[in-house]
Amino acid sequence: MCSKFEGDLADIIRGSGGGGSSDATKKMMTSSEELAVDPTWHFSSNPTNFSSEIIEERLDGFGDPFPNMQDPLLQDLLDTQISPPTFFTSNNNNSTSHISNNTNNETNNIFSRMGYHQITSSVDKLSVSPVAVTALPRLKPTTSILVSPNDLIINNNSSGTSKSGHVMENQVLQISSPRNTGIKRRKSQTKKVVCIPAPAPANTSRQSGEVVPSDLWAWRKYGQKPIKGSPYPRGYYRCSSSKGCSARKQVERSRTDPNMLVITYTCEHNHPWPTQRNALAGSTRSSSHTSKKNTSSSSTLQTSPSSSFSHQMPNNNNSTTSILKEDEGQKEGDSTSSDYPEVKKEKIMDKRVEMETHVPPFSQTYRPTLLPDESNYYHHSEDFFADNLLFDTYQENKQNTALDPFGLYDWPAENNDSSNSNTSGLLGGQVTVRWCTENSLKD
DNA sequence: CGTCTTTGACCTGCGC
DNA sequence: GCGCAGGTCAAAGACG
Repeated sequence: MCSKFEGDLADIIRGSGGGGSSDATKKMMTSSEELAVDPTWHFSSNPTNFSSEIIEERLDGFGDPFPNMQDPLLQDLLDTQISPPTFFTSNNNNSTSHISNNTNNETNNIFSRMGYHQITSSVDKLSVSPVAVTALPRLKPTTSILVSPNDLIINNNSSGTSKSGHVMENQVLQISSPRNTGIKRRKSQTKKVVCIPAPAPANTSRQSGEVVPSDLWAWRKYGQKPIKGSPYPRGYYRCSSSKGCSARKQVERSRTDPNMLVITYTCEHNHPWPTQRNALAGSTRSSSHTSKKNTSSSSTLQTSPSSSFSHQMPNNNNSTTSILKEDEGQKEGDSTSSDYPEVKKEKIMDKRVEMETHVPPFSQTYRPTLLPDESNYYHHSEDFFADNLLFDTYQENKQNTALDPFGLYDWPAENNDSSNSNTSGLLGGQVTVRWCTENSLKD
C-alpha cells in the first residue's frame, strides 16, 4: 500500500532550497521579520496554479475513492464556469492538464479539492525548483504522487488490514531514533502536504510568526527553523491533543508565494478527536498572548493552530454542517474516530457550540479580503502557468461555497451533500483555496 | 498548575 | 569522514 505513495516532495523542496540564491539566504533573517503577520491577515486572493503534472500520476484505483460522489463545491464551480480542479482526481489521463482543460472529467468529488499528498521520502534531494519540475529527470512520475485523502486517511475498507495497515505504514516508515522516539525524519517519512492560503505577510517587525490555520486538532509548536533557500522559517508542531500522539506537522510559507502556507503532516493521530479543552488549549491565550507579544522584540504573531479553529468558524449555521461533515468524513488517520463514536459526537457538539458562539475576532477584516479579484485571480493563474509552476488551481466558492480549507485537509470529509457546500461558506465570503504540492512552495 | 511559545543547543540524515 | 541543513529537545518565560 505504501508503495503507491512513494514520492518525495519534501526532498524536492529541500533540494530546491539548495537552489536558492544567496540572496534568498541572505533574506532569510530579514524576511523572517517581514513575515510577521498582521492580525488582520487574510487569505490571498491570488490563487496558486496547481499542476497536475506531478501529482496527477495515474494510479489505478487511486486518488478517487468516491468517484461517484458529487462535490457540491465543485458543482458550484462548474455552475459558475469555474473549472473544477482535476488535480486530485484519478480520472484525468492528461497528466499535464490544468483546470482549464479538465472540466470534462468527473471530478466532482470532494477529494478533488484536497491537497493531500502522502509522501514517502524515497528520492534524495532534488536540486530543482518547482519551476523545473516538469523537466526534472529524477522526478519520476512515481515519486510525486497525489494521494487520495481517502487512501491516506480512510484507508480502512479495502482489507481487514486497512485500519491497522495505515498505522503500520507510518510505523514502518518511521525511523526511530534514540533521541526522538519513533518520530523520525527525512527519508522514509510519510507525509501529507497541504498547501493553503496563508495570512499575507505583513511588513511589521515581527520575526517569524505564522498565523497557522487550524484544523480540529490541537497542535503545539515545538520548534522553528529557518530553512535554507527560503526566507520563511518552518514551524514544527506536534499534536498536543494526546501525549502519545506522534502526529506532527510543519508549517511554512511558500517561497514563491508568501500567501501560501505549506503544511506538511507527518504521522497520524493515534487518538480520537481532541477534547474541547485540548482543542482550545492555549487558544484564547494565543490570541492575547500574541497581541501582547507583538510589543516585544521577539514577538511573533503565532496563533496556535487550535485557536485558529474557532477563528475560522463562520458565524452562521452552515458552518455547523460543515464541521459535522468534516467530522463525518474525517476518518482520522488511525481510524480511531470510528472507534469512539461517542467521543466524536461530543466533539461535534462542542464544535457546534463553539462555532455558534464564537465570533472570529478578525472575521470582519478578513472576510472582505477573501473576495478574490477575479481578474487578478486569472492573471495569477496565467502567471503561474507562465512560470511553469506545477499546480492546478481553482477558485473555490463563487457563491459562498468556500469550504473549510483548514479542516478538510486533515480529514477528508465525505462531503457529498450538496447542502454542505454552503458550509463552506465558511466566512461567508469567497475563498480561494489552493492546494498544492510541497514543492510548489519551494522555488 | 497546565499549556503554550520561543529559541539555542543538540542530534542525525544526507551529500560530497 | 566531514560539514551542512533539517528536525527535535528542553529550558525559560508567559498566559489563563
